[in-house]
Amino acid sequence: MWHCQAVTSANIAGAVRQGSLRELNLAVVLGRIAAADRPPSRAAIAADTGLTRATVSAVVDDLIAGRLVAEVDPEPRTGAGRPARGLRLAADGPAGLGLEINVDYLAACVVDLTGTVRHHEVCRADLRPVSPTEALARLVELAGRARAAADRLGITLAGATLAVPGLVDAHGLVRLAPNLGWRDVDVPALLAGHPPLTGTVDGVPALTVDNEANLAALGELHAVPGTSSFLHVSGEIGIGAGIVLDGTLFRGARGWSGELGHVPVDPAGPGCRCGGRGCLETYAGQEAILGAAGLSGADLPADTAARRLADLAAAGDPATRAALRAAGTALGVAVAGVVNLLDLDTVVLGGGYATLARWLRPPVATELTARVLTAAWSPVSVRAAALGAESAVVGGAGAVVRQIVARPSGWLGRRQ
Amino acid sequence: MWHCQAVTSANIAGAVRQGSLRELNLAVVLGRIAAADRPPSRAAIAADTGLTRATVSAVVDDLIAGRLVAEVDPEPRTGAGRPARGLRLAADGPAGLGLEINVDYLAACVVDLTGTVRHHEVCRADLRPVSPTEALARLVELAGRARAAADRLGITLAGATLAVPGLVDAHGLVRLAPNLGWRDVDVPALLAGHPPLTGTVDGVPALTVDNEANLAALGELHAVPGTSSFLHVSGEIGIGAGIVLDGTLFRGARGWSGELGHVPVDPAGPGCRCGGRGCLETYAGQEAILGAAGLSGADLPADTAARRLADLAAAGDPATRAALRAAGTALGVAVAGVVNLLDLDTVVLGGGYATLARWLRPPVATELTARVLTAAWSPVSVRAAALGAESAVVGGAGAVVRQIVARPSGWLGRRQ
DNA sequence: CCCTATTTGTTCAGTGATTGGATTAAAGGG
DNA sequence: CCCTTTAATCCAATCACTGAACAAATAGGG
Repeated sequence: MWHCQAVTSANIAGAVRQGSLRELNLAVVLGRIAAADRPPSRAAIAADTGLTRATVSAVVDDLIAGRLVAEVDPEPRTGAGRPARGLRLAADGPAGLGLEINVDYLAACVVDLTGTVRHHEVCRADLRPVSPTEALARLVELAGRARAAADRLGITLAGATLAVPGLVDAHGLVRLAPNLGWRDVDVPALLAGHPPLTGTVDGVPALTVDNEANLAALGELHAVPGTSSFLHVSGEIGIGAGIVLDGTLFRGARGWSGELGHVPVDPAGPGCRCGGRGCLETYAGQEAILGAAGLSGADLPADTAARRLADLAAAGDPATRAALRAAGTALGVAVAGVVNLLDLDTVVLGGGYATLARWLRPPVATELTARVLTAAWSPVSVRAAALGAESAVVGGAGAVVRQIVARPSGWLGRRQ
Repeated sequence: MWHCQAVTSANIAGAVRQGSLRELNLAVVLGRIAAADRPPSRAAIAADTGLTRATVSAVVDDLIAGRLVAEVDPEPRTGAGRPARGLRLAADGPAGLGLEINVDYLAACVVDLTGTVRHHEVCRADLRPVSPTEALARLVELAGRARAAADRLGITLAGATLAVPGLVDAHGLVRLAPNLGWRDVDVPALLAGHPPLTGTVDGVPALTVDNEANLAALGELHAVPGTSSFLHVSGEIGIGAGIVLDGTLFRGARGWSGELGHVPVDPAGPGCRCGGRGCLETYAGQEAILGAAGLSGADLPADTAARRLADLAAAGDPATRAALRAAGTALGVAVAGVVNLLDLDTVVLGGGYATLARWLRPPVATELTARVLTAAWSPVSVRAAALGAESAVVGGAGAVVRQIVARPSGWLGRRQ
């Protein structure tokens, strides 16, 4: 967990001022506490990091004063010596608010510093016929209830992340969300007037908007310790991918990476709405699978569609099984290219694919074994997303708290 | 957005000791001097970085004492005030030795801190029938001459990088170099006994072995300022790719990224030696192009093959032109997938493709325009490699000096 | 020609954070 | 009960940056 241990200093290429020293060590020590599987002692952190025990004590004092870290009773331990006081992330410290707008549901959740989901609410509704303004109004309601829940739990929300199924630019403008029918929707502007989600708090925007597939990948990274590099494939109506490398989400030059749906699978294949031919989406997108299975699912909500297919496949429907096998093969071909190019060792099937993983996994794995160069001496593992459809909300909320863990000085210096 | 952007720091997860402050500021100041287009003054650096002039002066003194930076006469400047003394990278400081073993040549070059190539030697010979031991023996000769040249020029070699057309692991073991016929060749072990290329100097290995496509991409990054994110496609017998993002080479989870040649282009296409079907290599690899052009080029040295094709195409040979158009289309299809996935804005045609760029560029650009989602509002540029076939050697030598610029403390603390 | 404004680079006391050693705290073992 | 062991803290010393004052070098104006 908490692989995002990169030290994000205030000024990347900028100068390293005197205070940066403490700033960096706060991050280092907090990072160790977060990464440890059992509450470490100050002495253990000192031995681990190479810092002096004196320094670690001073740093930890700051962290405790800022409610980021709490002391726990010493573990029963064998051997002589004064027992250590364990350190762990505080459960009553800052928490993150995750929000999601998708085609057929709205969701909100609160995740605390330890990564625990403290509140979770999903509101099913077909959002396609609804205007962005109306959708965001409903979202604000959900966010209000989440905030009330956080108040009752005695935790403070430090920020919020909104997951959207589309291309988002650096300012929170949703350039294009085809399946929602959104185009150039300026979310921050539409939310002006809803204080908790507006403006900046100590220089950090109160709400960040991000692509759903990216956040889902972060959620998986968070939820499954051990894998720090993987490709998270999110199969909905479109097919998005989140690429995580060494615990860092890879966003591309302009932040629009992950368009796996339009990787060509067969240059002579059927035309795609993107203008190309034979894109993966025309083989393994939701509509393609539904069509091949003999269902005309244009009017089905996305989540329902995946479940319907899973039910039919489980019942042994041959057309559905064939459709899933074909989709899995196409997916495997496309993913094999990515794995060859990026040298990944794990592929996670998420979104709607998580529901269908039982039938998609075999053909995907077959193609990977056949096509990946390094598969012979280091096989590629394929698994379903652990969080399933909740990856994106939880990942968004988790991103907020992980940001704090990565740069605690921002939170500590907040109310000077 | 931009939550988890990686940060380049000397010690990512490590503790920040007291000396790290100076260590980091040495890197910051030297980085500014290296990045500036005209020699900046101490005062300009201070204003730029936010450091005090006093601090910058102290740091610069260290850099000058370590022969990394030199003062130059002030530029003729208008306006009042004491004239500034300009700072630039020292040309007589440490330099990098680049070495390359390829199918039909050996090469060595010396690049100084400023990025200038101070020595360059290419030795053409078909290396396929030669044993690894013999090939490395010849390489040592070349390296010796390069070292002698460096001595004459009064510069010290700080390290060496060897470019190899194959998969290399972290210890310099060449796992597989199919076109050389190498398999599990332990380069450092075979070079034991040749002092300048053996062992470690101050903890840094004297020789690093890396993939040719990776180093070529680094060379291009170095040579063409302005593009910091691109895909460098290196077309030889195999097709390798170097991915550069924000000025950083992307190596993949285990360092074996870039196998573009086995990205599937048509799942029903001809079988490939990798075991898959319809890999890019079977359409745009050198042998495929030669075959389509009606040449049986199995015995042609790689470089010669590209030149022969270029000559025939220039002469108007229709079969060759059609072959190149088909290869370019396949290349465009594969690259479009990569660009969609990683959100890149520049594609560089390198290696043998550099020679053929005039004919490959149009079909590649056509496919990209048709298939890349974001092409409509931000076109992808396609260009030939600036360094052509020398990218890899120069890139390897450049990697050595850039390593010093990125972490000058290693060089400064070398002979304490 | 001299004087002033202006910009550059250096010197020096001051401060913040880490260091290393000594000290106190809290157990277990003989 | 004393000694050993490990944990955490205290304190003087050190290192690097800060801020301000100062010296150096030049252009421009009277």
